[in-house]
Amino acid sequence: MKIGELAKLTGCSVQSIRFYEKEELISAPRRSECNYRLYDQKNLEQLIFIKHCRNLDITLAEIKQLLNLKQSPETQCEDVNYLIDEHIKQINLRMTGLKKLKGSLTDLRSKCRDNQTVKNCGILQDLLTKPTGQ
Amino acid sequence: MKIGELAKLTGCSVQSIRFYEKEELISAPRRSECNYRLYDQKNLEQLIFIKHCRNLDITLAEIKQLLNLKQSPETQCEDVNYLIDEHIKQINLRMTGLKKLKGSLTDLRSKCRDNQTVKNCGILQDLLTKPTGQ
DNA sequence: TTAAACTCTATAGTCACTATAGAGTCAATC
DNA sequence: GATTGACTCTATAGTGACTATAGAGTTTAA
Ligand SMILES: [Zn+2]
Ligand SMILES: [Zn+2]
Ligand SMILES: [Zn+2]
Ligand SMILES: [Zn+2]
Repeated sequence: MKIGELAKLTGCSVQSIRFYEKEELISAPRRSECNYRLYDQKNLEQLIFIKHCRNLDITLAEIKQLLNLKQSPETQCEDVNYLIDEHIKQINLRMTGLKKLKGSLTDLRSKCRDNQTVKNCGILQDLLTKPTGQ
Repeated sequence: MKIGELAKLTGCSVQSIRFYEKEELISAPRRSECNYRLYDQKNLEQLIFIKHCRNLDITLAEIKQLLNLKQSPETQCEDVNYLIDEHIKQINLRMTGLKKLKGSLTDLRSKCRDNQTVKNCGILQDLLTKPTGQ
């Protein structure tokens, strides 16, 4: 199949498929006479794997690690488990950060409930003076 | 004061101060004989405002809007309030996304509690086959 | 006097793409 | 056979908010 069909089947954009190839996340497919990329079932599976990982916000560098691990099917999978655990930790950190941020923003927003002139807007005044709790 | 001192006082890096100047978020300061940037109290206040906004993850484009609004002290501040409201909405969206992501990742992680060989790792198998709930 | 610490400009790199330009190819319709 | 539209190719630039580096000049303290 050509790249457009692969894109439709996987939900990746055509450009990002070419990008993954350049970054060596997927192997370069064979080409047609006129240089079109031609993909087979195996290529499709590769890309689906990558797409699933990206849906989970796993970085391309991490995906490369996972693909490397898959190359050694007889080794222990502890590195896989570790990678996912670390990823979950990262997300927890980001969530904690966002919660704080939301608190600060809600606090800031409360400084101007009624419409004021810009000069008297409590939000702008706070932004000038307060170090915004963090 | 020179750029290094301004950086220390505001918590911005020297490079990002120069970057803000290039992006016209702060006005170009006067220069010393040998072309060093020299900042005064007003420059410091400008940058503190920007730093506070950045601490709240307000984008540079939004900061520009706020700075423009500050130029018209007699107008109503509804645009300020609206901007902050929208920003809070954005953060809520991101938090919802992250919660889903964490759910999917936790689910994925549970597919391999005990160490397996890579070949039998439930995580890798799931990544191949499952569309990762979203 | 010499070394460390600072400043300057300009440029490239980060991440995971998206968008564009300019050219070639293919399928279907008139 | 001609034309249209949809597709493909490569190469390059842009996104956001910086960080890092190179190579040069300046200030300050020991
Ligand atoms: Zn990760
Ligand atoms: Zn207000
Ligand atoms: Zn915003
Ligand atoms: Zn496992």
